[in-house]
Amino acid sequence: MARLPVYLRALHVLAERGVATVSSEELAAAAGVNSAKLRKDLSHLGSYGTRGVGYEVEYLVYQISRELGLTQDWAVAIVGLGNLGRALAGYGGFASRGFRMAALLDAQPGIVGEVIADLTVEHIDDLETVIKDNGISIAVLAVPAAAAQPVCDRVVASGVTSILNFAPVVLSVPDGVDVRKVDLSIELQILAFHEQRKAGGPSGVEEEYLEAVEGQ
Amino acid sequence: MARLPVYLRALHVLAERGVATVSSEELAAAAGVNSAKLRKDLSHLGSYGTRGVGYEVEYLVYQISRELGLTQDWAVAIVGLGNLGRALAGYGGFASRGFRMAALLDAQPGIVGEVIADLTVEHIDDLETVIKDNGISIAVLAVPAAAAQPVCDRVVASGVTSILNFAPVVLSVPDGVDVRKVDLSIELQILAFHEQRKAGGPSGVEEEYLEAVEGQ
DNA sequence: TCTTGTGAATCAATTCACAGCT
DNA sequence: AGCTGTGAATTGATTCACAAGA
Repeated sequence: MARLPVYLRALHVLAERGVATVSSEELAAAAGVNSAKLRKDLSHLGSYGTRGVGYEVEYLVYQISRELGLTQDWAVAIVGLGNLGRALAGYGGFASRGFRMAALLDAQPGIVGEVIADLTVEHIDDLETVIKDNGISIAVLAVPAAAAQPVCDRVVASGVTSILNFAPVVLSVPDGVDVRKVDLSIELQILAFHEQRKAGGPSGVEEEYLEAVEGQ
Repeated sequence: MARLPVYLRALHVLAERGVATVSSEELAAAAGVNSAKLRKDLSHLGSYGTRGVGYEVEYLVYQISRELGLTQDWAVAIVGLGNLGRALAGYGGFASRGFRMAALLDAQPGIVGEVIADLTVEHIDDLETVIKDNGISIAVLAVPAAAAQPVCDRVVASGVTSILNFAPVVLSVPDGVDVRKVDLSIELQILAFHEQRKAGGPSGVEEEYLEAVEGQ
């Protein structure tokens, strides 16, 4: 379930504050969801609460971490070290529990060999070897749109089965490979849509299109 | 609808290739969705297809753009110019149709005054003035977790009603303000979850927790 | 008494399947 | 003949509301 990481974060905050026990109501508020939904989500992992009391924070942190697979260590590679790739390599959240930045790959001669966040950027020609040697199972693609599908094919052929894609392309992958997509301009477009709604919606007249076409 | 931007992107690709007309089946495949879903989504904006033929690419691009509010110009501010903020400022997709990077804001003396992507970074103390003077309606928050809620409150008080949040925090905002969240470590955690599923799921034994607790 | 865990009810999204138009 | 637009059917997610347990 895609909400477990949000609960986990809220629980970490509570744990840091020294809170030992939390009710579904409180945790739901912290995570920004309905309390019935939260209870249903948690009950799906097993019965880890105590009626009349709530959930023990530490224990729940462990159970959710285990469910998410964060009690083991995942080796991650970033492919593409432009602005975005660099930001990702330096991003603290990645290095946090459960993930290990294991390799950086790029195609540009000027970038290969550079040291970023304690790792030397390797040439993408060596992609297959690097992925196998480092036991990498998750690849982050921060490459240009045109390169995304070919690079994707290569990482999949090398054994990667989970991909986080920042390129604005719909990747096609074989069954059994998971792709998650983060598309910054799509996020902005969705905001623009809501923004426009607030302002009264599209004007809805045909002339506008004709004008726009004329104007070219 | 959150899928319109994806259709729009696919249509732009088709338009560049000189394709004049497309069927729901083809467009759905390009966007990675079911064709009935695509038709329902599009019919929701009006009746822009021709039975027996398909959709006219150019016309559909225009209609979706209008629906999304991309026929007008949105002024965007980025708050926080660490690694991620810089990557966003330089990201081409933002500057594309419909969006104008209008201001950059940060709190650190070393960063304020720097020129990034043709804009001078301004001090966050001037946030209210900068937002009002530039008519900014969308703010991108790339600040540390602890700063996110206070900054959010200030941009909202200044009139911003759409926020793209990269900080790992659940923001609370008044009704009428839209927040979209991009959380890189949550994306990785979701991938780890699926990755673990493929590997056989969590081992499900109590001892593991006890060991983990002992080990501290 | 307080809070979980969960059947039942509701609400929304997806898919099917085909009538109707070109 | 081919493809859209859309009722109807299905599937899934969310919420309600309360019985059962601490």
